[in-house]
Amino acid sequence: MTSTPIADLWTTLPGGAGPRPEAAYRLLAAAVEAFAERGYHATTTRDIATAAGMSPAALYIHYPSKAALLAEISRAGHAATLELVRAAAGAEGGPVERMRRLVEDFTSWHAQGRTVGRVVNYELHALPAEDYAVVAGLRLDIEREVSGIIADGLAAGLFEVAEVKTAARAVTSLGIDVSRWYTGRSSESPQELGRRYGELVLRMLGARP
Amino acid sequence: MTSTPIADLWTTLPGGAGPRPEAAYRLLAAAVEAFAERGYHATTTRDIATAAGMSPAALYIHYPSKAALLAEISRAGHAATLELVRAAAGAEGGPVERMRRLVEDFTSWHAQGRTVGRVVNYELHALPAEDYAVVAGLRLDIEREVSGIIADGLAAGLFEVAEVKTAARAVTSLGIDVSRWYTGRSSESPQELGRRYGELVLRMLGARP
DNA sequence: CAGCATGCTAAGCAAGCGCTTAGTCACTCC
DNA sequence: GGAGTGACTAAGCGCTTGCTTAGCATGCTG
Repeated sequence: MTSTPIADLWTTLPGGAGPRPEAAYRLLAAAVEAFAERGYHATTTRDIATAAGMSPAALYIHYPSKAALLAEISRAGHAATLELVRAAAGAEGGPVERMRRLVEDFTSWHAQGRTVGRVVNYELHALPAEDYAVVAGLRLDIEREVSGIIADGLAAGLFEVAEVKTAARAVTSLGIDVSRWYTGRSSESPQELGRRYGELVLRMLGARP
Repeated sequence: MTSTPIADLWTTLPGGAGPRPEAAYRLLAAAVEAFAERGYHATTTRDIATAAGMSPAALYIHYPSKAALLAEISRAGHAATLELVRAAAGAEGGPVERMRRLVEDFTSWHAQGRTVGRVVNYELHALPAEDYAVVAGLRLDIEREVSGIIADGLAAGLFEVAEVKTAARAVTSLGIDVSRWYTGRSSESPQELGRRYGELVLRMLGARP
């Protein structure tokens, strides 16, 4: 795993512009937990501020609105996921090895970071239009990386699928949905689940052993 | 498709207790659309009543609360899905044929009824506790039917998977997630998507041709 | 025909919402 | 030491929320 660990996701400002103030970090972390558990609209600014140990008004010193908090979470979450996907797609090795690593990392990421994953994947509709546009671009990039590996594998005669787009959709779909159903109480560790999903996906793609 | 067509999902009362009054039907249909598009908490009772062509107060003549509307949608949606799954699992033919039909029907159902599917799968947390318990039971039943076919296939030496539970989770997961990403503008029809997913899943399960 | 149930609307209530305002405190700088 | 600054709070504003109340037509029943 060369990608950003989940715990470090919010500690630095976008673009590597130094560390994030601790109070802003606490607000972001509290917002992730609350949005994941209750959903964006069911979460109040008082919930977030209280969980971060502040009065409601203090939130607005660090973020201009509740929606800005969601946008920052969504942007950082998607950027980290894209980074993880690019690391796997650009690694050494053939399409089979790269796809295995992608599915393993993508799956265990969505299991381990299921709270972030829920916000990132299921609260998109609550984003302001311009923030949504940015995130939609990142999602498209992710889908393209997956399609790229499948196309490579097809060209090399290592995969066998009727349609690249549907196959790529199925691969990302399996990983994303993990953040819906996975709980810490699940019997499998994120890594073990990733390994199993890697096996299933490679067979789904008709990978030659 | 022997299961309840989506258009008929709300026209009769639970337990076949006669037809549902037309006004109550209109409220349910409006609630499904609104919950699917904006989410439960972002939808107001005024939204629903207005879309159904009534004043806000009229809603409470037919349903005791906004949550009762969600519960009815969720219950009926899950019951119909279970019916569909049972029809496939109990059909004639071997595990391969039954699994193919299950995935085809399950997938095209979640594509065609994507609005219902979104409410049913992504608004569970908003259900009152007792309604949630009922629905959780139905979801368990669905998972069990899928696991049953996989176990049958394993016993007959027709499938090859390391773990039944993970494989079953992957099968239902693929279908459920369709309601998240599928749009009417998608290039594939629900039936065509079902066929493609059927192929992918059978290969994922290591089905012998 | 009176009496009453049914299905609805207009008006509005109490509570909670996102966000603002005014002011306090600790700290830095000259 | 006085002025300025940044992080924060107490209080609350305007608005919207889920839901209630009171009343009004309509149509059925004896």
